[in-house]
Amino acid sequence: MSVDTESRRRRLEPDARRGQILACAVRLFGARPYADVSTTDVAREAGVARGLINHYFGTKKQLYLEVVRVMVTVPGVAVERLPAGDLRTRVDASVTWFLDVVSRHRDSWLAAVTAGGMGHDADVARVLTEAEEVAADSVLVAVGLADVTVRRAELRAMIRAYGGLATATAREWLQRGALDRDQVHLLLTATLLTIVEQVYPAVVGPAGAAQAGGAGSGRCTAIGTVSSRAQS
Amino acid sequence: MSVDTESRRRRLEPDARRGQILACAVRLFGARPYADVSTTDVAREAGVARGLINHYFGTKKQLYLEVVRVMVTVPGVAVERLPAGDLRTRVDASVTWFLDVVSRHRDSWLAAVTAGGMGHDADVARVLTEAEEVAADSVLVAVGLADVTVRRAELRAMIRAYGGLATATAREWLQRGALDRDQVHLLLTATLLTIVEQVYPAVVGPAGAAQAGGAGSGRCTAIGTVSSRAQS
DNA sequence: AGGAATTGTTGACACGCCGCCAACAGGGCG
DNA sequence: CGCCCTGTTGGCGGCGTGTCAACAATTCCT
Repeated sequence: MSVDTESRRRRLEPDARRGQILACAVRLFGARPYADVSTTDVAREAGVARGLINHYFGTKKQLYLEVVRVMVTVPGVAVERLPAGDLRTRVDASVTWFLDVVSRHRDSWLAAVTAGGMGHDADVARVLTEAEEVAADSVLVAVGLADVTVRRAELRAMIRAYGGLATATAREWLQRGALDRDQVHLLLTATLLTIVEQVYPAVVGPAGAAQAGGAGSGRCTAIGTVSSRAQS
Repeated sequence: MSVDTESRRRRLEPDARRGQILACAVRLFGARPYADVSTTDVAREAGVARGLINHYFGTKKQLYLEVVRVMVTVPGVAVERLPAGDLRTRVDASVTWFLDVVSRHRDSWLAAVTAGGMGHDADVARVLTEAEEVAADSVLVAVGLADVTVRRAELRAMIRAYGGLATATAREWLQRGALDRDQVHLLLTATLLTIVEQVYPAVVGPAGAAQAGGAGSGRCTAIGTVSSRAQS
């Protein structure tokens, strides 16, 4: 355990060093609350002078922002090839995919969703919101409603809200163990079907037409359409 | 704006002083993230020496704990008298009640749910969990499933998860304005009905019996029963 | 190869915040 | 009035954070 097992002062390329520090920060912030992690801790973990953290990330809060961004971005690898079938089939596949991803990245995912953010910081909220947006889009293409334009804003809002249910339900499974995977699957499938088959049509239907129906009062016949779009 | 508009050093009873400081802390922590609020700020806001905060609350984190407790407790005033009718009627009334409460305490409620907690602190998580528990119980009695014992743990878990949906949906309404009240009402009513009428029966049904069905394999006939229990 | 230029990296300084504690003073009691 | 009880204060020591000039590991040039 001599001092210079690795030369005590090695020069790395900016990206490499930045990435190394960020990785350590992710580990620490994922295990302890914001205020309990000092930049000194991060520096020690990375075997680096504390000042270097400020050099690369500016302030502690900016570092935390990067950490949150990484945490919420990792799980969203990409929407795998999704089967073409009727709505029920696609919803089922989507939920299965979600549960796979969530259980695979279990630890980091739990850390991410639990890290709602140190109180409510505007920037953190922005990052989280963007992540929700991406997640909602994934669900839309997976279910085959990506090209719907009728009440798109409301539809997306409902899907975002559904994301809240998915998160809470998955936590009941992975964190509490109060539900098993099959039960979670059943719950998420049934509720998503309800939203898409009942709630959304009702919103776009007669009630919606009386409120602001301008672009089109067409029924939601597009629900059966499977989007051929892939995700970046 | 003279210094001694109020005698600069007034003696209050412990409860009064504690309450005053706590109120100021709630206001400040409700407006800015944890790390951005110093005990000095709270002290200045309360017109009090900083040391007094430590005297009453011990540490800054303990003060924050109290703040979170207040925030999540305020909205849960009590479950009003709920009408006895069929399931759909009671669900409808419950959702209406929820939306009333949420829109009434709008600001404090938003602050509370957004304040997920500074990262993930164990104690903060405990307070939040207890609040979820209480909320879930409220829903159970309101819907008339308070006395169900069959798969009680799973049922409660599903209701807790539904709380995540309710929160997210209400935020889409109050914070984003992406949904209006009627749409939120529709969504929450339909999903809760789905969970109670479809998901829960399916869980307690044949699939459940094969897993651990011991106490009773009886169907969910208790769903129609209205609980006569009131809440504290 | 040797020296200069480049730039990743360090250590220390100043400032602010937090927890603690001895001293101070408001208000009731004999 | 003077005493005691206790709410309240102010300052001390320690720690965490942001900044900056100096340092040294590589690279490039001659």
